[in-house]
Amino acid sequence: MKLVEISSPDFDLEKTLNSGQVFHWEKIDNGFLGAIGDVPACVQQEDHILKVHFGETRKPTRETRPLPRLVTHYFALDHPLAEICASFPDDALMNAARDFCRGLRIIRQPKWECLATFICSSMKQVAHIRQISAALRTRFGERREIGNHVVYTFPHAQHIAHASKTGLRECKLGYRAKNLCATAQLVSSGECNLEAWSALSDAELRERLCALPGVGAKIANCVMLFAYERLRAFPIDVWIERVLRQHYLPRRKKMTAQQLWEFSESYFGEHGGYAQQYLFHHARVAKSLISRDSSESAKDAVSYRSLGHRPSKSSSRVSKR
DNA sequence: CTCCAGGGATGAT
DNA sequence: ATCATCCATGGA
Repeated sequence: MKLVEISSPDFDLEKTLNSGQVFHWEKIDNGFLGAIGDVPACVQQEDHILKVHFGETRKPTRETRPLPRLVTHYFALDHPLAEICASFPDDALMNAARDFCRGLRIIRQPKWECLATFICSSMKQVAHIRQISAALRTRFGERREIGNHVVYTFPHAQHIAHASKTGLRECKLGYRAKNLCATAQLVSSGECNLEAWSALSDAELRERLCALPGVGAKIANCVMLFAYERLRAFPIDVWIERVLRQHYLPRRKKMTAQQLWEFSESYFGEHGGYAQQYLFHHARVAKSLISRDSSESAKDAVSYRSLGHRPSKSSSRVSKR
């Protein structure tokens, strides 16, 4: 078992793994047990040092990077976090979220693993998504040993594409089984080349993702943010929608989902996805600080009009966005 | 436009 | 212990 130690200033492992962007890491005593792609790993953080124990990889492995590079890349330790946080808008809630989420990074997940997991996430809460992820891994993934623990890699698209319906159903997927299977077939057949999509513009990538079964606007934005490094992508789930409507736009009760998204795109800027993740984690974990009663937060709200914005007239064309 | 699907965790009573 | 609520997509 190999051990890698990496300096990780400005990084909070626990917040990063528990902020709803990744669902397979399990807490064990001092660290987290899981896998980076196909490589089993146990990660613990002591102050500014990240200690990663690696289990056996099966040979030949698809992973070619040196192990320290693999860790740095996966946890995005190269993201300029200070600059990213400095680019957030300056308002009371954003500042509170930035302080609360210090060290939280948007990690770089394998594309298929991320896409498949978020297809399974629709209409589910974090605890459920974790169960589904674990079930898919133990049933269809490959078993790996690490120390005296066992982890399972995420099943490749080909494996899911050929899985039986009952097998998938037993993973608690419900109606999502059909979508996951259909998307797995598109991916494994080569009809949809997730790696090649890296070259697409944000708009084109979003369009391609939304064309996949089980992928709508929210999930497409999650995959863009967590697997394609599109740090501007701004997923709007119920938590973020509540934050937007209650805190940022309390006077504009009639805004459509499309208008909320357009506001967020312009207001939160080039690292909007990071801002979203900070607001999301802050809202979920420190929810007592956020009033459920919209009237109380009105004084802190940002005026949409002050940004020089008008509701878009061209917003009537696309349904999946 | 509305309604519905499937289901375990979570929180309220 | 029972009950309501949470959740995003797509099809009727």
